[in-house]
Amino acid sequence: MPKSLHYTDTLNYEIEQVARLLRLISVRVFEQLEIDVTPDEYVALDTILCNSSICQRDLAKLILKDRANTGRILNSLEEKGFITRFIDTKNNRLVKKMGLTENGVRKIQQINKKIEGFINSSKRKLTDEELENLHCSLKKFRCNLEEVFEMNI
Amino acid sequence: MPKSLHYTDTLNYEIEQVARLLRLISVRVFEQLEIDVTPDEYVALDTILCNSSICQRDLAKLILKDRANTGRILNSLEEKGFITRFIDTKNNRLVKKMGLTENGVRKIQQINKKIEGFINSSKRKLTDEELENLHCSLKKFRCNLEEVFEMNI
DNA sequence: AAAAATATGTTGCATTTACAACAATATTAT
DNA sequence: ATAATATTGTTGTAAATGCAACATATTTTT
Repeated sequence: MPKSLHYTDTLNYEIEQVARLLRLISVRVFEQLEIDVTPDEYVALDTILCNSSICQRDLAKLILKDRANTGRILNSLEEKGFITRFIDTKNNRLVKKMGLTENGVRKIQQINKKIEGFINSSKRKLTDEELENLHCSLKKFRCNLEEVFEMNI
Repeated sequence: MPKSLHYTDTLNYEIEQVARLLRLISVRVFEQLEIDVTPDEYVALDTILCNSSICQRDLAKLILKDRANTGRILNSLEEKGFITRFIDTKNNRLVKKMGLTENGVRKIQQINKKIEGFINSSKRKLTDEELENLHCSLKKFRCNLEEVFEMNI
């Protein structure tokens, strides 16, 4: 097994580049399919869907944005009518929580249907087993990183 | 095998999040170790090192930035004295090429030494075989994406 | 009870980034 | 030859982003 001497041969490089490609492609796919939310907004919507009564800060942790940007994403989703926000308490503290509107739920389903083809085609070259292992290894890798990294959120 | 219903359970999500973490951590590590180039500049330096007499556009393709930002990264590296730039030709066209200065070469070696510990510790939870498979699968995945995606560079 | 610390969300800002437009030059088509 | 197209690099710009600072409110410490 040859030792990687250059950054372009490293795992970190490959992860970075795949992610950058994914991001660029996502933006384009969302535009071409005329999806009127950004990929980030979609992620937020979907994360709210499967984490009901979550507050902004906890959402920020899940979507790995800081509090400021999470707030701004939610502003946009609220303006577009896909979520509503309300004050609630968590550990006796006032927090802002949010819920999907009917339009929001419909929007997620609509997007899921629209991007299904793209998601599947992007996995063409990998077997189910490879995909499973890839996913699993990435989780371990992330777990490792999170131990080193104190999130400022 | 359960079908992923939510974005936060998907491979794409995991890749995005790992990459975001890596980027955030890289910036901090570079600051803490008092490395006076940015992670992106380091990537450019290292890529120039193993691709001598490359022109800006080809470098841009390798580091997956657009031409504009590649030019700006090179401006910074030139100001800092780690590279020199010169006009050359490629296919009878005038192009800007670049080479590392002695300081640039020393800087790469210095950085490699400084970040070695971090790189190794980030892989603690994975076996060599897992790392190998992870790297290999990501390459396939990227290959797939690049077929769908026409780079505007 | 007062002070310090913590949690949560917002605002401001400097940096990064991707894209579009442009300039200059070379190649290809007509 | 002339026009159209392609290649390469730079400049301008709007959007995204991460961080620091701030405002509030609550908890913990003294």
